[in-house]
Amino acid sequence: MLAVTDREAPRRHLSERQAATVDKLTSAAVHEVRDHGYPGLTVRGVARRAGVAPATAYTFFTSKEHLVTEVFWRRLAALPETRLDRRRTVLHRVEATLADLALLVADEPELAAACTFAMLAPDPEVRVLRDRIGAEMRRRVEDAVGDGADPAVVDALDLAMTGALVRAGTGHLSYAELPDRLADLARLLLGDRR
Amino acid sequence: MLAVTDREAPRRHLSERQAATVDKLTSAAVHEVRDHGYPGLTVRGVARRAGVAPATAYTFFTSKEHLVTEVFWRRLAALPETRLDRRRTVLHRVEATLADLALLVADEPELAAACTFAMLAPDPEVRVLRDRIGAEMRRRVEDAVGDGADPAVVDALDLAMTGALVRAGTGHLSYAELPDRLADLARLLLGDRR
DNA sequence: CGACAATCTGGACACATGTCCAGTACAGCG
DNA sequence: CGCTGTACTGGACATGTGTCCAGATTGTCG
Repeated sequence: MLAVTDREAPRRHLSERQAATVDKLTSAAVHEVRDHGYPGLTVRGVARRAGVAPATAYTFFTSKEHLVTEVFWRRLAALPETRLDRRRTVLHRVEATLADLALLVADEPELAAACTFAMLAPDPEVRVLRDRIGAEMRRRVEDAVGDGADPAVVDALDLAMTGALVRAGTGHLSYAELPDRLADLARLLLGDRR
Repeated sequence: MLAVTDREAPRRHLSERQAATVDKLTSAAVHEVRDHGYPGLTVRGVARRAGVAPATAYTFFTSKEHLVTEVFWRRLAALPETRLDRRRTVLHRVEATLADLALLVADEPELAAACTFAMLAPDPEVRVLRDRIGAEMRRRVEDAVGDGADPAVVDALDLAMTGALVRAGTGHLSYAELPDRLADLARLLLGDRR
């Protein structure tokens, strides 16, 4: 798990004071989405809620997509590493890992939809985060599969995971059924391998 | 394959004249994306290019996302049914189908990225199209797998297909490698089943 | 032809976006 | 304590968004 103390900057290196501002902004964003939905989310609204001038918000985030993507990244970074019991099957570990990832934003559908959309924005800042998020997810899946990993299997799990999150984020699938769906998938891909 | 003569309306039933206007708009949108990229795409710009007043464009499309999603839907609807040779293996048919779907917008990366993003927009009009697109893709996959289809396999292929399109649309994967990636995936899922 | 209905126009509206910059507040240091 | 630099402010700017509607244009049919 990535340490929260990383104080990783959305755009550059941050002082303590700036980090606090960014925290206020990301958490205000979450509340704004909860209250007004994603379409009702505006950078200025978030700034107001965070008690900060709009220009300040734009100092750290280029767009609301960037802001929301940062929220998702923070949640992922804060998600505890899945406990991987090496005595149990690969399948079991993969199931657990995928379920953890799938449920990251499951409790807030509005937020989930927002993240799903925002993360795909054609904005360079968003792209950086998107890549980072993708890499982190893949790392976790690789970890779960373990050393003997068939790269094709990891690729497949990775693609399916992306697909699953998108489907859930757009309402095709409910988050509640995601873990089962992903477990089925993992079973098919991993066969009955140890 | 859905007949082009369906004259299916983006919003309601269209007269011939309106259908012509919509055609002008969708094709203008493609050219605008080509020339100015997705961020440079504006509804008013598209309207200008189509030789139509902005208000007219808004009569048919609620947003640029709606417009771009319609472009994708039209391409999908116009994509000839994959020739499914029943004498060959399921795997072979699935590979061919997935490859066809994957390459829908492959020749224009800007457009592909635009569609990927636009299709996920939290706009009711877009949602309708998204559902339709999802259903059509699934139908094609089901057709390829054939009657003895294990629903879990179809689900898995469907999720992975979504994931693959997203990854390609965001530049994580190149469209060139998509068919191979999907073929690997299909092989894993279908095993060596007939 | 002439009239009616469907369609498109043009421009105004209120609001959001993202950028910019001169000016203010404030923390930390000598 | 006063200086200095960093961080934030407030408001203006140009542009885009989506909606509205009175009026012009077009096609169709009696």
